[in-house]
Parts: sequence; structure tokens; C-alpha cells
Amino acid sequence: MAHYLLEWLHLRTLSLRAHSDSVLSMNVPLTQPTNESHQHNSIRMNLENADLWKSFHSIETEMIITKHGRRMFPHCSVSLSGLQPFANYVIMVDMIPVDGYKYKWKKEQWDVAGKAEPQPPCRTYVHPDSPAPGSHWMKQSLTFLKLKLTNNTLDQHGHIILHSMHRYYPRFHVIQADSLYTVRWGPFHTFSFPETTFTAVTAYQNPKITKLKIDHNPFAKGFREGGTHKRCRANDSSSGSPSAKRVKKNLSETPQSLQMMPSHTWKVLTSTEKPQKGASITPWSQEQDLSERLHTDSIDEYDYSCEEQMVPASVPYNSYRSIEYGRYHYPTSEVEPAHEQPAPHPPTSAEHVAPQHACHHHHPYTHSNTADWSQYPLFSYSCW
DNA sequence: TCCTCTAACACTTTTGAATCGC
DNA sequence: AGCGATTCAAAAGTGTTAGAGG
Repeated sequence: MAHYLLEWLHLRTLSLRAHSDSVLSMNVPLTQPTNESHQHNSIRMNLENADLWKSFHSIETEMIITKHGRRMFPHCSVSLSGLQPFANYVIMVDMIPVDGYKYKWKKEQWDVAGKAEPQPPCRTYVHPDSPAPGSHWMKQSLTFLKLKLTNNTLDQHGHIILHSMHRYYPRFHVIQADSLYTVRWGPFHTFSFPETTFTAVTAYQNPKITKLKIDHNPFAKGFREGGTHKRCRANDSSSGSPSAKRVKKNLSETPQSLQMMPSHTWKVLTSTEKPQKGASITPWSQEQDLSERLHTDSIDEYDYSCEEQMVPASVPYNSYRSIEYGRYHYPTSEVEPAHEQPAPHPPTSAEHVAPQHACHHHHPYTHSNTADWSQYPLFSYSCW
């Protein structure tokens, strides 16, 4: 049952993702959003530790990935509102490539180092409280502290697999469902935050990031104290070790670099909403525009029941972006409105199923239907 | 030679079982 | 017996860095 569900969830997302890949490679310009807009649903998500994320984002966040899995820092922590108190929800996170490039750290900055590696198996982390009623999720902020990132494509622990030296951002899904097995029927709300973009690395490249992590991560306290590390003691009785030099150097140069990003809010749109014409996409920094375009392009072009809008607002960095995906169209589900648009450019399933995804698909429904949901697989083949 | 990745390291924090007192 | 508070050892998690490997 679970396997079947995973396959279905994976399948329904493959085509759009493949489509977005092609959009990316073609560098298609951003399509204009349509004019109609109205609030349909009030589900909201806020990034809890946004200031910390912004601090890291301003110097380009790096996340360590290891063979056995490494937690994120800053970790993903969000708060939810607007849920139905007695309805059950499943909350999930996956990681989305920001663009189609690989990066390298060169002379104090990140440079493009070529085309991205083929994407590793896509996995989704389900919040351990899932499923839980809306009242539970709204009671307090929820953290994804135990989410781990790995570069081991053969990982058996369900960690999220990423490529080193590639950029990603976490995408949060709120799905109304009574259990993990009924996720398929629930409407989706998808949120992401521009400041959570990070570069996956196996060792820190930017010493400013190291300094910031040591300052804020309690587990790194031992290093913050200085001189407690064996190698530090051995080499650095006079603060002469490379690490000590690096930290010392950073102490003087970090604060000024931690400038806050401009504030924006991305309004939640729902399945029936249309984004306002000319809506700003400024929340993403220039380097993120490509992926942003990737998102909006594919979604816009498809114009199913998922749309998104980014609206600058006065709320200080209360940024989020949301997509609500309509209820999936199964024969047993509710009647589908006739006005819902079919895929204007249905990516044929055969040509778009990415070969690197090891999932098998036995889903009885057409790929064009299953393509309507997302640009990126929502579930891993083995996330549970 | 350069770049990336891995593993071992010393230390701190977290976790959870055991114990105690009410 | 049940519950909450406290203690403590084990497990988990941290950044650093030498060395391996491509």
C-alpha cells in the first residue's frame, strides 16, 4: 500500500519536473501572470528563525552533507495558521534544486562550475508528528530538526540525498489527510522561503559560514571555546593553525557582512486564484531568479489548479510562497469541474520520466493527469 | 596540482532509563 | 500505584583537518 502510494506520488510529479528542466535548459523568459486574484484559502506558513536564515543567506548559506547524514543548521522551523483545527494534516519537506548548475568556491566567492549532476533519488521528509490535527500544528511551531542531508545515493536511512556543490532550497508541503496513506486525496499547500536557499557542501568553503555556525549552533560550542580541539591544541598554542587563523580573521570581518535582505511577503494563492499581472518576483536574489523562473514558468504554463504569486509586502521578511494543488482527480474522488484545464503542453510521460529515478510506476492513470501536481517528486521511493 | 570527499578527533548537547520523593 | 523531578551514562551531533582519491 505504502509502496503504491509512493509510486503514485512520485509519478504524478515527474512530468512537470521534467518540463521544468526543459524550461530551464531553454531559458524561457518568465511568463506574465494573469490578472485575476483572490484569496481562497487562509493557510499561512511563517519561517520561525528567519533572522538566522537571513544572516546565513546574506553570506550564502552552506549546508554540510555527509555519508551518514548531517542535520541542517539553521534547521527548518515554521509556524502554521489557518488550518482547520479538527482536520488532520501531513507536513512534509523536500529539497528542490535552485538551478541547473554546479558550483565551486573560488577566491572567496561561489562560481558556476558547470552543469549540474543528474539529480539523485528524490526523497521527502515527513514531519514525525504527521498526521495531526490542525490545532496541533498551529499550537506551536514545528521543527524539522531531525531532517538529515546526505550525499550517499545508496543511503538506507531515508535521509534526503543531495549533490555536493549544488544549490537547493527546502519546500514545505501541507496536506490535508487523515493518514500517510490518504495523502493522495488531500489538497496540497506548498511553501518555500527564499532565504533558505543553500549550497550543499561536504566541507565548509566560506569561513564566514563556519564562524556563524559556531556562534549559533550549540553543538559546535567546543570549537567556539577555542583551544579545546586536539589538533588546535597541538598546532595552535600560539593561534597559528589555519583554523584558528580563519576564525580569528572572521571575528573581525563577519559582522559587517551580515546585512539583512530586503523584506517581502509572498501571498498565498489557491487553486482558483490568479496572480496579479506584473506581480513582483523580487524576493529572490538575482542568482535565484533562474529557479524562480523555473517555478513560475512551469506552473503558469500549466495553469492547472496550482498557481503561485509573489507579492512584495510591508511585513518584514515574513516571506513565504504557496501553491495549493487541487484535489487529485481520481475516479473515486469528487467530481471534477469541467473548467479545469488540461495540460496545454502535456509532456509525454515516456520522454519525461527521468531515468535517474529508480521508482517503478504502475499507476493506472495517465501521466498527463499525474503531471499536474508538482515540478519535483514529492515523495521518495523510500521515505517511510 | 587542484579540488572534493572521508574519517577520526575532542568536545558539547540531547536523550532516555533509572531512581527518588511526594 | 501513579506522577513529576532529578540524576547520570550513553548516544548523537558539531567543525576541523590530514590524507586519500579522482
